[in-house]
Order: sequence, then structure tokens, then C-alpha cells
Amino acid sequence: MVTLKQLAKELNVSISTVSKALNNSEEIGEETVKRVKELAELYNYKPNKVALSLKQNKTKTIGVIIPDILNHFLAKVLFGIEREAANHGYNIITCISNESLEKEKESLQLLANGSVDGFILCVAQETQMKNEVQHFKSTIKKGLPIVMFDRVAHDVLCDKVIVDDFESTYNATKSLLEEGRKQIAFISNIDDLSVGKLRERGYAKAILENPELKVLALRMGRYDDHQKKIRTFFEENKGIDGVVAADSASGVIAINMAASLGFKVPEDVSVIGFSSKSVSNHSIPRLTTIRQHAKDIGANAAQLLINRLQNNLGEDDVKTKIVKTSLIRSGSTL
Amino acid sequence: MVTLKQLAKELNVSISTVSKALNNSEEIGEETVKRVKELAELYNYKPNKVALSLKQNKTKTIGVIIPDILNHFLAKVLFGIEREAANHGYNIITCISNESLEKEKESLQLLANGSVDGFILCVAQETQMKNEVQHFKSTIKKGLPIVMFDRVAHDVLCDKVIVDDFESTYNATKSLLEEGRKQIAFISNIDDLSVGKLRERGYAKAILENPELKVLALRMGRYDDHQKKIRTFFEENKGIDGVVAADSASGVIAINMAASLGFKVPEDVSVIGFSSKSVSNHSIPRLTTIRQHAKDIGANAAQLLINRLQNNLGEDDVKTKIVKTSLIRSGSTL
DNA sequence: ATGAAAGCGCTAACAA
DNA sequence: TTGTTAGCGCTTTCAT
Repeated sequence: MVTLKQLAKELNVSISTVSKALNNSEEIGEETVKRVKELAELYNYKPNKVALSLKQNKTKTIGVIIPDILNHFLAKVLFGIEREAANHGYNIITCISNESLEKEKESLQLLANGSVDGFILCVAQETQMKNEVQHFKSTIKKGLPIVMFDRVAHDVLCDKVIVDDFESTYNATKSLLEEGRKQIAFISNIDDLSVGKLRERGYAKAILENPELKVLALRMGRYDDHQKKIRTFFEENKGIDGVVAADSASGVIAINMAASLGFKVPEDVSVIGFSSKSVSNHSIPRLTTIRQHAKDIGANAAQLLINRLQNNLGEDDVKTKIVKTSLIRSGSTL
Repeated sequence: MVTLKQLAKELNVSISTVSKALNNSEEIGEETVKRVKELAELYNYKPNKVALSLKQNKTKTIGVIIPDILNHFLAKVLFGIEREAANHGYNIITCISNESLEKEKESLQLLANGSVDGFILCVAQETQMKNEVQHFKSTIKKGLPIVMFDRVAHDVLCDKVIVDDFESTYNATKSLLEEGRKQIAFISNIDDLSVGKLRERGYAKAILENPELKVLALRMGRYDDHQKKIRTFFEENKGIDGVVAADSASGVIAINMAASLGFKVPEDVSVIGFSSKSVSNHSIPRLTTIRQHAKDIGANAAQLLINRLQNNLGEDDVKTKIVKTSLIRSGSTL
């Protein structure tokens, strides 16, 4: 890597002259500016990022901590973050907490040593369970702002981007009720997460508004055999004519399983799930989905953070942004 | 962030004493070391990463450039890279090229200014099509090693991690032939990629070893309606009794579509596809898959790079590592 | 118009 | 055993 020093030497001027010339300072003579720029161009000079960071005490880098990159929703949010960040000249350093509180703490610690200007994160499952927030608070106190998305810690004062999980599931369930469905089941493999709970509550609310109906939920563990559980569930609850799925896989599996058990979708059973375009393609008919606009969530989170970094917002002047979902009707509903 | 300077001041010793004490230098008195460490602990002192990077001229950071993070295979490789890197004390900066040559060049440029010690990347589709490699070569010449995985540029001398695509598809096709299948089709939505081409060639080789059989390939564009294309394909080629799918979605869709068209899987049609555990769950029966061990690919790539960085390997002393696939038999084959 | 010098936080050779 | 100093690459204030 060529440095200012080398350019200066070759041009027989001082380092500061070169620096100023490259930064279009008014102080430097036109002729000199030209010579400097030409040589810099020739050598493809780029200012050393690390030196700049040290000098200016900011890195133009955002730390992103996500629990699971194999989760398509989270990957998509990451995509949104990356794009928005890149558009503003920020890089992202990605850490994966693997749903572990320990790893989350560690990543926060590790990057809080000057590597990044702030964080965007989705709280790990273990952290939510244990309701630990101290590490978030102390990071913020160090002057490193945090933006949380999707799964957030309510006790922490910071910017947040969330989905209207409760409302979306409520509305989705209502739309099945409007089709005339009477036995609508709720299927989830994420009932350990705050968003999973919210979704179930939204479903339950819609159901319980009709005194003659009852809730019927299948809660599966992450590592259960989801196909088997869903098949058994269908077999043990014969009259199911509607399904609301809380995660991206369950809806697709429910449709294919229903078909395989001889039900017609959507004539006999309607299915709605949280999913993305590509995954909703994996069932026949295609899954009617609640789109969370993951990219927008990411973009919003990045905007909030960058705005905070560039305008030095106060620690308690925080925003919570709600990104609305859309119901994309497809073949699995009437 | 507390600095050495502040600690030194408070302890009434020099900065270098503090530095040495914290680095367990033999030079410093036991008593002093103790005092220093206690105060550092109290203030939760962490050496500033940026200053260290500048001083030592290395960042302990790896630049990862991937074409598409929504591709499950690539996300999984990223996961493998991150974990292996973290285990060795490296961070990763992730850039997404979006399959664009321009963005790939840009990312390489942007990070080659001291932000990272080296790169792990998967060549963008556009780059492969135009067969551009200059940006890779010049990055390497700058002293920043590159490790390529999956889609690689053969003309660039660097470490590589690849899958035995040709052989895997050849073997998969053979295994269908051994089931007695006579009309085995190949379905792909990635025939624009080097790996897509290799997979088709592996399939074709196995077929053409039997003079009485012919190849039958469905090549779809990325943004085609894959369900529709596959349905039409089945309808126009009545006798298909086996499918080899080159990408992760096509196999799943083929199974579900076959079922929906009234075929029994695997009795009437056997299907094998490249996929991951979670996606193979999306069809009933489950897809028999060629597992690429994406995490291992990532881990291997990270190892190669870190090894090179730490041992200063010569530019032409390069390795190509082939990660073998495994055929995971499931319900979609006999 | 140009240059010298300080300083960001740290390490390490050298001096005391 | 401890401290002084230089230097990593850069910007910027203050001379010249």
C-alpha cells in the first residue's frame, strides 16, 4: 500500500502538502494539486482506513449481531442492512450469536474496542429467556449506540425496528374466519421467542372473539421432526380447516402434508404462514404469506443507526419503528 | 473508552510501563503489574483495536464477498467462515456483490485500503460470464491473499475450496440408473454458473454411458416461474422416471409437483437434488439430497486464509481443496 | 503556498 | 525496573 509519505518523497514536498492537495484544500497551489493528484492516481493511492479511523475516532463500520444466519428472515434483514450501510459508506462486521447469550456478550465486548461505531442486533433466544440486558446497557453507556430489530429487549432504551406480529396474525386469522373456517389451528416452532408468543396471542385473540370457537395450537421444538408432528396433529384433529403458521417452514410443510393426506388445499384447508417469496414456492399450491419485508427492516435499522451516529442524537431520544406486514394471497387460501 | 494514557496517569507511571505490565512483560515489577492489572480490570480496559491494527499493520479481519446472501448454500458457507474465523480471533466484514462485477470490484477496492488482511470470496455470476479476473490479480499483488470457494476463477493463482460437482452429479445419476430408471431428467435454474454447467456435464456423462438413453435437460432462468416450468416439463415429457436437480429449489418443487400431478414418489419418479437439511424437509417425501457440506467449505476456506496470513506463504504456493459431497438418501428415491 | 509538529492509542527498541 | 522516544498513516493547527 502506497502512503502519503512515499508520495511526498517522490514529489519532493511535505506530507501535509500531499494530504491537503488530495483533500482539495484551498491552501495548495493549483499546479501542485495537479502533480499530486496525478501521482496518486498513478499509484492508485487510497488513504489507509485504519489510520483514518484512529485519527477521527470513528470507523464507519457497523457491528451486526444476529442469532442465526441460516434463518432466511434474518439473512434477508442482513441483506437490507448491508445494502443501506454500503449506500452510506459504511461496512458491516457480522457476528453470529448462535442464539447464545455468552456469544452475544462476547461479540459485543469484542467489537466495543474501537472496531465499530455502533451495533444493529437481534436478541438471542437465550438472552430473551433469561431476560438479561446488562450487556446492552453497558455497551450503550460506553457511547456505542444499539439498534435492535425483530426480537427486542423492552427494558433497554434504544432505537428499535419491529414487526406488528400481534396485529398481523390477528388479521390473518380473521381473514380465515371470513372464509368461513371453523377449526383454525396455529402451528409454530418458535414459541420460545417473543415474536412467536406475540403471533400466538394475535391468533388467539381473533379466535376467542367468536365464543363458539376454540384455540388449537401445535407448538414444536426446533429440532423436532416437523413433518411427523404436523402429520400426527392433522390425524388427531380431523376437522382442521384452517392453519396459521408462525414460522416459515411450518406453513409449507402443512400444505404439502395436507395434500399428502388427501385434503384439498385450499378447498378443505386454508393455510397462511410467515414466509418469503422463495420459500412460499416450495408448496403446491403456493403458500399465502405474511410478508415481513425483511429487507425494509434491515434498511430501517441501518438508517436509524447511521442517523444517530451522524447527528449525535441523545441517548434517550429513541425511536421505535414498526414495519407493517403485507398479506400476499396465493393458492393456499380461498 | 479508557486508554493506556489514562491508566498511566492515574497510576503515576509511564504509558509504556502500563503497556508492558498488561502484556506480561518480564521487565516490570510484580507489584506494579498487580496494581496495573487491577485498575485495568476495574475500568474494563480493552486495547484499542484500531491502534493495534495501525501499529501492527494487520487487522485480524477477513473480508468476505459473496454474491447472494439469500442463497441458503452461500449463507451456510458464511456461517462456516464466521465460526472458524471467530475461533482464530478473526472478525469478518461481509460485502454482498449481488452477482455484479462492478460491486465485486468496488468491495475489493474498498476493503483493500487496510480494512482487512485478506479475502474469502465466491465469484459473482457476471464476473464469471465476462471472465474478468484482473481485479483479483491486482488485489493479490497488493499483498492481500484471496481464497475462492465454490465458483472459482481458474486463471487466478490462489487458494481454492471447491465441491466435486461433476463427480457428485455423475454418481447421483448413476444411482438412479441403478434403480433401473430410464428417462432421467436434469433440472436447473443455475445453468449460467460454472457449477451449474459442471453438474449438467456430470449428469450427461452418466446418461451417455448408456447408448440407449438420452439426456433431457430443463434449464430455467432465475426469475422464471419455476413451478410452471416444471409442471409443463413433466406434462410434455410423459415418461420421466427420475430427476436430478442442480439447485436447491428445483428438487423440492419437482417432488411436490409430481405428487400434485398424480405420480407417486419414489415409486413412479425418483428425485435427487442439491439441497440442505432444512429445505429437503419442504417436500413430501423428503428430498434425497447431495449435501455439499457448506459449513465445511466455509471452515476450510477460513483455515486456508488464516494459515496463509499467519505463515506468510508464497504467492504461488497455493492449494485447492476439494470438499466431497455426501448423498443423503431419503424418501424421494428407492 | 508550503512545511513542521502534534496527536489519535499502541508497542518496542533503547536509555537510564 | 521504569521511562523516553520513535513510529504506524493520517489530518490539522500553527508557523514560515
